[in-house]
Amino acid sequence: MNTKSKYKTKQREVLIDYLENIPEAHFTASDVCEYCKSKGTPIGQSTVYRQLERMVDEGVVNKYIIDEKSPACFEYVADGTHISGENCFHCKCEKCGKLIHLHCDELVGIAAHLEEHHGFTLNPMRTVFYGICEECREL
Amino acid sequence: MNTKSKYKTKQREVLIDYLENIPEAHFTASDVCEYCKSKGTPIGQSTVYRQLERMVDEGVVNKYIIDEKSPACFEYVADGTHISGENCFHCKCEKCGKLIHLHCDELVGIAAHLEEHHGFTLNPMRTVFYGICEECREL
DNA sequence: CTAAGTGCAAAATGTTTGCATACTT
DNA sequence: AAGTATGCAAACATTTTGCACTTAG
Repeated sequence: MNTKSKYKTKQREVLIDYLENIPEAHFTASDVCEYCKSKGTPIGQSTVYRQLERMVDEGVVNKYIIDEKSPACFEYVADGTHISGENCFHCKCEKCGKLIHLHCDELVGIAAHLEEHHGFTLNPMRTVFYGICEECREL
Repeated sequence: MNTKSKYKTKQREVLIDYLENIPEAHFTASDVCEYCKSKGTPIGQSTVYRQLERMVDEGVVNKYIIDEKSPACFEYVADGTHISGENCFHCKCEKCGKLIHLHCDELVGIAAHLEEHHGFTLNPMRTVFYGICEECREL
């Protein structure tokens, strides 16, 4: 879909700098904009979106849709570590917004089930389980 | 949030007529508009959205967010009889965009598993499995 | 008559796109 | 020089909202 990046621009550099300084956390496109501006290297949002989209294609970044009216949530996955791990799943708490990483072999079974019984090849990278996390449930 | 409907308008009637004629199916706001227009009783989209929102509050209709760029998906759940209760899941094909509506008890097990082993209360209403559907896989 | 519902068009919002300009190699 | 990337502003698409008008009770 998207060509890989070929040029090393300062915009992409600040973006990567951002990603590496807040690993594992989720962020929005405008978070990136603000950070870059505060770093003295402002980036237009089109560029942010374009770079992020490309990184999603490259598997370096994940994109989650929290709800229709909120901005999309991105997440940096250091060096494609998550891609190779087939037993990695994500749970997003609808209340506190926390993103939980699960490495659970049992969940791998659902992929197999969907495949065998429903002819559906699950993409665990893209799939997010929504619900309420332990902490929020107790409130 | 929203008061229950008090007046019986012809717009609401056509809408209900629509719902009862395509139960179990997913539909969008504009689907409703088209149907009503074709029935000779066109409804403005604001009204459709307002009525649907109310019905969601009333629990007569479910609303799903499939992805950020597609219109929201609604589903009629015949009065109290929650067809789409716990064993209803959705799969979205990343290739053709088709939404597959699954009623699978086996999948209910994952909710239980998440609950017991990970303290996570799954919201099946919100969760969408992404992947490739049978037809697209064969291409 | 009053409260509720409707419809239009305009607003809101996050994301995408067209295009001229600037930068990388 | 040639191919990419950027930035702005305009375009998009869906949903919401303001407001005057209509309708149900």
